[in-house]
Amino acid sequence: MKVLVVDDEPQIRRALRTSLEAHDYEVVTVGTGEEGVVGVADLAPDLLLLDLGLPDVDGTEVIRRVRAFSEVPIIVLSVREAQTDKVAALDAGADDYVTKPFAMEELLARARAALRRAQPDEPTQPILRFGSLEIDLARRLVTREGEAVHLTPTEYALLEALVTNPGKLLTHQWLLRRVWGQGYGTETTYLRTYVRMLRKKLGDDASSPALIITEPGVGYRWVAEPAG
Amino acid sequence: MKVLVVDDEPQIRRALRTSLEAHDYEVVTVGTGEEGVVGVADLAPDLLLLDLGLPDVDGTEVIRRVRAFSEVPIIVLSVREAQTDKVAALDAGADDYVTKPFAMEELLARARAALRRAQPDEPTQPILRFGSLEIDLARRLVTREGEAVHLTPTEYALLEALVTNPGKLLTHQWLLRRVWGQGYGTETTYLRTYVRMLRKKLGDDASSPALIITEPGVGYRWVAEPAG
DNA sequence: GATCGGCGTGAAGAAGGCGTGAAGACCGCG
DNA sequence: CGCGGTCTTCACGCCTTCTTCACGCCGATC
Repeated sequence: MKVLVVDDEPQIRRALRTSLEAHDYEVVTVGTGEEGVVGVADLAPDLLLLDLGLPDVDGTEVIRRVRAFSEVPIIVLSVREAQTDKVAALDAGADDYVTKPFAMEELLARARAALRRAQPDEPTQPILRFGSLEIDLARRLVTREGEAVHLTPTEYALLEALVTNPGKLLTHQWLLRRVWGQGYGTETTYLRTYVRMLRKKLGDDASSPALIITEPGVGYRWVAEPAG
Repeated sequence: MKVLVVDDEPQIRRALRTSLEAHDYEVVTVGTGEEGVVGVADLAPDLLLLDLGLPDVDGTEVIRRVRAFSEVPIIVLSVREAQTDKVAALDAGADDYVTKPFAMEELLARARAALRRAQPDEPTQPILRFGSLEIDLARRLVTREGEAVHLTPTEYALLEALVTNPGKLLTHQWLLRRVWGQGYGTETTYLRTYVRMLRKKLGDDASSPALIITEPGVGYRWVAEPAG
C-alpha cells in the first residue's frame, strides 16, 4: 500500500514516515500542494494524507484539483479546529479530517478504514481460464467443465506454483523447495507422482500436454497464457 | 436519502432528527443495538448513525453484526474519546468516528462525505436461503424447514464465518482466529467438534456434504451459492 | 544397436487427519 | 449451593493423503 504524505513541516513528515513504514506502508513525502497534486497523478498512491496549512496552495484547492482526476482516499491533517474548515475540506472531497496533534493509533485506524472502503473496485485476483478449466486462486477452487476438481494440499500447492509462473521453466529443485520446503531438492519422484495426479485430475495428457509441459532433465513448465 | 439513528438518549435522537430532516434526509430512530441491526436489514438505510454507549449490545458488536450483511456507511457517535475505542470501532468496520458533543455542521459534512463515497452496489440479502435452510444474519436466526434451530454462540460465530465467505476455502487457522480469537490457530479439534455440531443441527451429512465441505489438511468451505 | 538415465505408470505400505462418541471442566443463573 | 447449558478435551476406528518402490518406455549417447 502506497501512501503520499503532503506536509510542509519536516518533523511531521518524518514522524508519519516512521510510523507508516513500521506498518508496512510504502511512503512518499512532499512539502507543497503543487507537488502533492502532481504526486497523486504520477505515483497513483492508495491513500493521500494532506496537511491543510500548506505554504503554496490552499488545502481545499488541493483536494479539488486531486478530485478532478482521482478517487484516491484523502485524509486531511490540520491544526485548524474550526467547523468551517472541516466542512469545507470534507465537501471539497476529503474522506476524513483529523486535527493535530493527533494520536498515531487513531490515524492508522482511520487510514485502514479509508483503504478498506476503497477496496471493492480493487481487482481481486481474477479467475484463470484454460479451456474448460477454471482456477480461482482467491477461493482456492478449481473447476473443470463446471465440475469442482478436488485437489489435495500438495497437489494444489504444486498447481499454484506452476500457474503463478506461466510460461516459465521451473526446475525440479525450485518446485520441490517451493512445495515441500527448504529441505527438499532432489526428490524428483515426488514431482513425477504429483505432476501425474495433476494431469489426471485436470484432464491433461502427458504425451501431448496442453497444460503442464515436461522439460526433460530440468523441470516443468505451465502453458504460457490463459486461453479461451 | 434514508438515515437510521441508533441512540438511547431521546434528546439526542430528537436533535439529530430535527437537523437531518431540515436537510431533507428521511430519518428513522431506534434506541437499542438490536433494533439497529434489524433496522439496517429491514429499512436498508443509506447511512447509519450509531451511538457506542448502548444499553443492550456493545457498540463494536453492533458494527460487526451489521457488517456481516451490509456495506452501509456507519458513522459512530460516542462520548468516549479513548483511542482504543476509536480504533476498535473503526477496525470493526465503522467509517467515521465523532465524539460527543459534536457540531452538527461537522456531522452533516461527514455524513455527506460518507454518502458520497458509498458504493451504489446492490443491497446484500440479509436472509440467506439454502434449500429449506434459512439464515437471518441480522436477527441471528436460523430456521430449518420452518423450525427454529438453536445454535450456541460459538456455533453461530462459526456458521457466520462460513456463510459470509461462500465458496471460499477457509483454513483451520483462519477460522480458529476468527471464531475463538487471535490466540488460537492450532486447535483443530475445536473445529472438528463444532463443525460436527453444525452439520448435525443443519441437517448436513459429513460423508456427502451439501453445506459444509471438508478440505482435508487445509480447512472447510461453505457451499458456493445460496440455492433454492 | 546396445546401454543408460529420466520419465510415466501403477500400486502398496505408512502416516496423519477426520468423524464420532463421550466425558469432564467451566460458567452463569436460580 | 445445585443445575443446565456450553466449552474443552480425550480415545478410537476409518479414510485420505503422503511416501516409496518396481517396471516399462523413450530418447540420448556412444
